[in-house]
Amino acid sequence: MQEGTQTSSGHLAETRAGDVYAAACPTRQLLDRIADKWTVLLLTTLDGGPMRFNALKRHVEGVSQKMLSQTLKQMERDGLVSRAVEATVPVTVSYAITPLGETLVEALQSIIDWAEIRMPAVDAARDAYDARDTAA
Amino acid sequence: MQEGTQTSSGHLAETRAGDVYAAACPTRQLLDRIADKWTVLLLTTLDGGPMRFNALKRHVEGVSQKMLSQTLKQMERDGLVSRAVEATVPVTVSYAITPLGETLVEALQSIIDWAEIRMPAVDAARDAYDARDTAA
DNA sequence: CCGTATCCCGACAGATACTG
DNA sequence: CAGTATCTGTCGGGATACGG
Repeated sequence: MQEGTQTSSGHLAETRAGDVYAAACPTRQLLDRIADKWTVLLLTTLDGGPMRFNALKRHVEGVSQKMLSQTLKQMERDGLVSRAVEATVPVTVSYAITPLGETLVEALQSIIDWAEIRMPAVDAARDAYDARDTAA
Repeated sequence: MQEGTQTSSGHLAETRAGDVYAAACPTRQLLDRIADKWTVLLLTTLDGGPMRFNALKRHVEGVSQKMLSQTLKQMERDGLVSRAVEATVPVTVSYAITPLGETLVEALQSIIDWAEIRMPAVDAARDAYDARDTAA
């Protein structure tokens, strides 16, 4: 997704804590995080065990080196994954999910389940909507 | 969730069923949807009861007419909200969450809970990371 | 009041090339 | 192998103005 950010406008000055509809609420922050296309994919991948940079790149198809590196760094900063460097001749780096990251995967599971169960309903709704639209 | 996803639908057949890391998995689609900054906010707002266009605009601070209209339309298409037009002289339109939408809010709740409980840990991790970074 | 259409900017993803 | 640097196109999304 594209994150708009109000940059120059600066009209989100007031940050009412506890109000989800204010921009600075923790929920909003988390949403921005998992909104990231790759974070969830990477996290669930690592939930299956540690993996090295290029292995991740191969596993999560479509991710560019840039995004992989960038996302991984962010996730490490957030304490969701850990980075282990092994000083071999060609440097070996592997990433692993942290306990904190695991709790997130667990929480994520409910919406993944939702997707599997309800997506057909969404598809149906979509088809109905489009049919109605076309007919008119 | 490494495997076994994509048991449902069968609607996007040609794209490597069962591979979450392929772009067309329902989970991916859902992620793209809730990745949208406004969908979750709107949905949780409507979970508190039906609301009219401008009321929503006022409630979800920072949303532009364009994004509001656009997001609402998409949500309606997906069957998450319903749109009711009342033919008064100045047209009156109100939006309400659907049963399907409510199931999503419910699923969403677990990550909202996660955010509230774990965000402090994430902040701490972030501070630690930044401190380490600055020190080095 | 409820939108839609248009313009425009800048954030972000992707490709490519280079380094330790 | 594991990244970083840069350059570029795309597109989300805000502001504005107009139609129903």
